[in-house]
Amino acid sequence: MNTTNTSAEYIKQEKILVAVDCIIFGFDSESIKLLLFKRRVEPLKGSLSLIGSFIKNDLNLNDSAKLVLEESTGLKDIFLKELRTYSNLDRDPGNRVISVAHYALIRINELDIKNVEEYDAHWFDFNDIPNLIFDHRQMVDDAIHRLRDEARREPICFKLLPEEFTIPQLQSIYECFYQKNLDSRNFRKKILSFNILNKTEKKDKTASKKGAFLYVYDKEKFDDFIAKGNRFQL
Amino acid sequence: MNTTNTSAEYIKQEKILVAVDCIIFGFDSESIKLLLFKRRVEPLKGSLSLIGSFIKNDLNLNDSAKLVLEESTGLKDIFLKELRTYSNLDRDPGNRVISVAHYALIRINELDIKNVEEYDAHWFDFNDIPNLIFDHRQMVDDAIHRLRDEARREPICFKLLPEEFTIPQLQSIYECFYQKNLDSRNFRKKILSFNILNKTEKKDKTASKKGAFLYVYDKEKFDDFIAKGNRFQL
DNA sequence: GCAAAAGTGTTATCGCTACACCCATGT
DNA sequence: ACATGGGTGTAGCGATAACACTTTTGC
Repeated sequence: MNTTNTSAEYIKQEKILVAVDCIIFGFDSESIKLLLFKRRVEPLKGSLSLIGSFIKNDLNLNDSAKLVLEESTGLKDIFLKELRTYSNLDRDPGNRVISVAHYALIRINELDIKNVEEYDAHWFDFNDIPNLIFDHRQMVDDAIHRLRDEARREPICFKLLPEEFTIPQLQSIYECFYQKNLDSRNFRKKILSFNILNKTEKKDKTASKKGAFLYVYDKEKFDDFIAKGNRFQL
Repeated sequence: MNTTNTSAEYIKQEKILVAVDCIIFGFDSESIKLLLFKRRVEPLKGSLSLIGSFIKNDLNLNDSAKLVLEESTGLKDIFLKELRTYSNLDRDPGNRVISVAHYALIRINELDIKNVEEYDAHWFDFNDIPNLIFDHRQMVDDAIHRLRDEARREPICFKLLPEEFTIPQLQSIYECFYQKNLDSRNFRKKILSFNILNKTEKKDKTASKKGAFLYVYDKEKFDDFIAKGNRFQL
């Protein structure tokens, strides 16, 4: 920062409350879901909202968001990215609070159900979001938009699936995002052509009698793919 | 936000200094440039840095950044977007300050030179950035990366050119971003195929004896283009 | 008249789209 | 035996990439 402020003015600056809010996405083989929480403090106790917290004095924003996620889901090492800031003067009816929204992708199957209950958390279809407090609806809309965009050109959908997943499962995430059916031959051909998945010998039979082969995402192969000048694009 | 904090804890939260910093891009027909400022307050007086300021009590982050831009360049209605937050505990040697970086695209030809001098501002080639204070170098790198990405799929390069510009000028911006020469026949064909430019009868003769026709970006046509399901991709 | 940039078309290749049937298995 | 989802190949089309020469004009 470089400014017309003198050093003396440094201390005159008004300090502000800073919070993080997390938009948590999951996928349950039917649809993209969002984890929302029943608020247990006033104001607006009982309303639905994103999970969040004021930032800690000894943590940066990303780590603060990570902490929120760990507490509310019981999960570590979650895919987490900053979305954007929300800083309108009237966004919180009480104090002036600016919030930095983060979005997270979790594997629903790894979610600790005890934590979720303790926090009064519930999954909602991302196409059917209920009313939320403050500007949380805006955050959700922005996050969905961002995610849809990012899924097209970054290999992030794997973060929503178990380590081992089938091609049809993967396809169905993309079908959710794009809201249209994809041709399974073309989809399979495309994703496999990138050479970033390892096929296992195992099959998943939860979705069909025949069973579908399980694959694992290989980050090394992906880095190779990019290093060769290719672009991930679905 | 929704948290384990009780209402009582609301007021116990530590408040924080919040700033905005601006990465200002320009294009001078040779190269992408960055506007950097000689710092006039301690600490690190005399060092180069981005322009920034603490946020105003009565403005949100975006408006605070806009104000910084107006003051330092004399320009209004600048293309301005949030990049991301920077919140490491040790990023400012004095107080704890979090900064929200914004990037801006301006038309160098519209820049008010008086303002620039008053602020001790200088243009630097984006491939040859000098040392900057704090984490400003990181901000610059992140902004360049973002801009390169965004230029590929959003029609933002026009914000770096005069209202009326030539196809070769436009091409040369992309050549800067991608660091490689493009085939002029293919480039022209592609950009014109989008049907988002209006050709004028005027010619620009600053770059050649023959002169090149001037074009104007047409936002309506672009919206049309998108509405028809197309994607801008260069 | 020459140097320097603007402007223009065609061909070959590659990638994408569209499309239909057999396979494996649990019930 | 049948219902259900998994898995495979090809042909046509459209988009991209590679390529060289003519035009205009200031000097």
